Amino acid sequence: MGRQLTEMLKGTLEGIVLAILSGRPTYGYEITAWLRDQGFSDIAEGTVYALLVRIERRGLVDVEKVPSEKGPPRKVYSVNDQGRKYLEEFWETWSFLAERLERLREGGN
Amino acid sequence: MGRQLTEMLKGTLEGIVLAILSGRPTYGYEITAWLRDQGFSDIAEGTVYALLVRIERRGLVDVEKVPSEKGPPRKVYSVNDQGRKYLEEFWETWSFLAERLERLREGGN
DNA sequence: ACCGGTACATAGTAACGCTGAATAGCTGAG
DNA sequence: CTCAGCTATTCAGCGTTACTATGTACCGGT
Repeated sequence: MGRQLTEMLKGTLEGIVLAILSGRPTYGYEITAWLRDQGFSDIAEGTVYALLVRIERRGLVDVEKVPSEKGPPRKVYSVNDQGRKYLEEFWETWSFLAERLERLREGGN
Repeated sequence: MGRQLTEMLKGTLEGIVLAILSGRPTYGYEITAWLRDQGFSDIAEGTVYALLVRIERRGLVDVEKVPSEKGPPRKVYSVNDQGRKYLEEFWETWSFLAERLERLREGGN
């Protein structure tokens, strides 16, 4: 998709990752793979890891180091209470924006 | 709403403004007022003007200076062909993202 | 003369995602 | 054993975007 999607992801990618983690705890590499699977083909690896560091620093997730069968140990992230609260706010904000955009698309101005 | 909305607007505000303009040509001050009306209460004037300059520089809109009854002359913007094409892509990108987010919200992971 | 509403502009800042590269562990093919 | 290839994480530098804060300017009413 390109430039437009890149800009739209600012602010939403964070929510997307938190939503994934709220489903089940997982780690960066798998998140990246999942995103590519869903069609976010040009999301860079580095982007996801940077995001994970950020939400960890903000105290939205807990981390546990888990050895991997193949390759270096994984950092498995899970959403904590603060993260769940943040995610709830995210969905509210998203709904707010999505509603207004949908209204605009229907020519409601 | 705050920080989350600010980040989400990156990439969508441009589309919002183009969508407004595709409804009918108008000018910065009115766009700002309309946005505030729709609940985007903390969008700064400067943000809209900067955005308008940007999309003009990119050739997505045409501009016409129109004298105002009260105050300085208005710069009335209207979407041109290139802008319409860009707006179409915007809606596609938006749909792509909205679909995936909606799926995530339903716990589809 | 002054003030409030209309209207536009801009320099500086912070946040976020991308680019590109580096590091490191493990496994299987040759 | 060695090297390619997959797994897994990290980081510096960059471009784009919206916000803050401020400034300019025109007008009508008091």
